[in-house]
Amino acid sequence: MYTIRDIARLAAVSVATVSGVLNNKPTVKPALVDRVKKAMDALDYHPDQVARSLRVRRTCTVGMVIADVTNPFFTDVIRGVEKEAQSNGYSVILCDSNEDPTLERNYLSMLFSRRVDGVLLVPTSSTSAQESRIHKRFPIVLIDRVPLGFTGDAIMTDNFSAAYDGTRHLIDLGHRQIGIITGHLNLSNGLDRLEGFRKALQEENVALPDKYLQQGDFQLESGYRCGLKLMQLPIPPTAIFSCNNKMTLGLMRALGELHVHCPEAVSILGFDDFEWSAYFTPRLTTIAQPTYEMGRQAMQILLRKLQSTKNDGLSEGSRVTVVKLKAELRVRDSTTSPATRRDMQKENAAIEIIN
Amino acid sequence: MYTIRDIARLAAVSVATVSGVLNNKPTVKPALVDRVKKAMDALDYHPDQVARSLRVRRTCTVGMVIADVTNPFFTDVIRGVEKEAQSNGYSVILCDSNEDPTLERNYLSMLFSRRVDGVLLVPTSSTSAQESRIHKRFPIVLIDRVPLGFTGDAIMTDNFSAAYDGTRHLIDLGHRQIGIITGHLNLSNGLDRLEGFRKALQEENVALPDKYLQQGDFQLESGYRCGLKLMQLPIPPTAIFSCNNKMTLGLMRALGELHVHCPEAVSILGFDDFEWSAYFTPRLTTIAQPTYEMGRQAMQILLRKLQSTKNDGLSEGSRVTVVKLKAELRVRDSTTSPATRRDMQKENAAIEIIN
DNA sequence: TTGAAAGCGCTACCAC
DNA sequence: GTGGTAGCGCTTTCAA
Repeated sequence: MYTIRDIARLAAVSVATVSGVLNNKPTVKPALVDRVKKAMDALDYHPDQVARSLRVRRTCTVGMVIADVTNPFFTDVIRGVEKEAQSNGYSVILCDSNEDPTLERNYLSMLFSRRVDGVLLVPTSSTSAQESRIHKRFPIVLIDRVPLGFTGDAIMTDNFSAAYDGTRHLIDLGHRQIGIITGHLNLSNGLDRLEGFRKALQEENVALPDKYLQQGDFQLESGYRCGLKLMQLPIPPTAIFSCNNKMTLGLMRALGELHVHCPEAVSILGFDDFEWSAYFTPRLTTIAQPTYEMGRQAMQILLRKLQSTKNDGLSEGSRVTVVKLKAELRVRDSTTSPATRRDMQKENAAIEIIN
Repeated sequence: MYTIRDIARLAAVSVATVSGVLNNKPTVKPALVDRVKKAMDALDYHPDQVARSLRVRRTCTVGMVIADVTNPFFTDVIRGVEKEAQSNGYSVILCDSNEDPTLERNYLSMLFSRRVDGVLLVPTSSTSAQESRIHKRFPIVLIDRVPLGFTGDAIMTDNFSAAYDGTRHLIDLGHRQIGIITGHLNLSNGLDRLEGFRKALQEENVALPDKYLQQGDFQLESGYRCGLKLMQLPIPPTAIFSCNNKMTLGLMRALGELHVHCPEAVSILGFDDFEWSAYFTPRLTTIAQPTYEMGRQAMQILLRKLQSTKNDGLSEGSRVTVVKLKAELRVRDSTTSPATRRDMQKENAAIEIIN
């Protein structure tokens, strides 16, 4: 492992000069630059970033704490973050909190010890992102969701509008009995989607019976459970709005087990699009979040904060950035008008008997 | 930002003592340990890992360079890696090479500069993992695949056996016209799967017409293209083995467009299982790789190397570890006997009856 | 324009 | 047991 002194010796200059060419200081004579670069090549020299970090008090590393690496929603976000980081000379340390507040807290401590310049965080429901102590450590940008009452930098989908638009789509198709499987309601994404849904219903005076509102937790299992409950009601809904991808999957399983056909017997609208959505039968109608873009912009916001923080320490005074990105409704085959479904139901019943 | 000196001053001890309690040196008197810990709590002190790293010449960080964060196969691997790293006090810097050898090379340089202790790498087809210079930098463990002729530490699925078993399943169902959509053949995973497929065919004297072998590149688009080609043949295969998840998706799209039904018209066997496999219609028969386990063990192998390397520098002498994990065939609904679909084909029907 | 030297926060050696 | 201190590889001031 060679050091800057080895290069200096080989190039017959001082360490300061080597450092100068490493940092593209324009004051170094071209002839020396050449000699130094040759020496570096000869020894396959790569300057030690950790020594550099210690000296300049900056690691060019950010931490990213997410809730589930396995969820395609987050992996798209990661890709956006990683791309943007990479092209700005930053590295990202990936941490998977698995929705566990304790793990989240531990990761945040670890990242602090590692002196990351900033953190991107998908907060768990009882997140430490609400403690002022955490914000004293490093700049933080929240992604996807914020705890209720949180004030700080964040980027997310405009969940209210997205849910509103999706629900309007169901209403416009003629549905009046619409069920919803919600997420956690103490996090903005869960709550805002429910509120957008409610708003659309109220505007058209569509009632929302208690039983049509099933509270899930964004996990597959809860989608399954809520799906069973909804479809086993005396009067099941003619359409269901499922508030994230995993729950939609659970819901589909429930439908399968109950032999309830979609969209003939019930229309399904899912939040979150993913690569495979178009390969389900029926092809899923979804609300697509701009995931990659969310990751990219999250990193940009953080970079901007780092820039402005550079000299003044953690500048409490800087303005808070909150970005809400528009989602896109992708209408495919899992939503249809409820009128057509009654006829189909009869057909299916007949077929069922024949079988 | 407090330093070890602040703690020393507050606890009225020397920095050496503080360092002692930080590193659980048993020689420090309990009374002092207490005082020091109190001081740390009071100041929310977290020791600076970058200073520590510089001193001990170890960062407790590993780099992970993968080909596509967006592919569920890799995200499961990541989760295994991250979990194992976390519980051993290691952090992982995530890099997405996007299957680009140049990016891979850049990431490897960057990781070297950051003085990561080791690297987990999913190599691109013309990977720098074959250059001895790279191996001089840090220990590397390859994941999922190795370039042809590579000798070094690696962990992957036993692709040959897995493909062999899967193909046997198709043959046992009565298929004699079996197509394959392969991956890159200059990487072990692509080649081994083809070879396992071939072996099973040869054992039963099943011919493999040239046209039944379509070479893809593990991307969705190639699965689509190859699928179209296969099913538009004068005599299309009665079963297709698709060598990874993305290509299977492309294949499904091709079938949809051609209005070819699965499994009635053609059986599909896909390599790679994923959470949604059971939600397709039909439910996909797949070969499931032990992804999480692969990540976990990859990290374990690397940790073991780090352990043995600790003192002796990069010990060229240490033995090479190559692990091949067993895959699991998950038979669902996309594969079925060809007899049921072609009543007119007497040969197959006869075979079916004999079976 | 170049070089000598101090010092970032920590560990580890050595003296007490 | 505890403390003083050199030094990890780099940047940056200051003097030449």
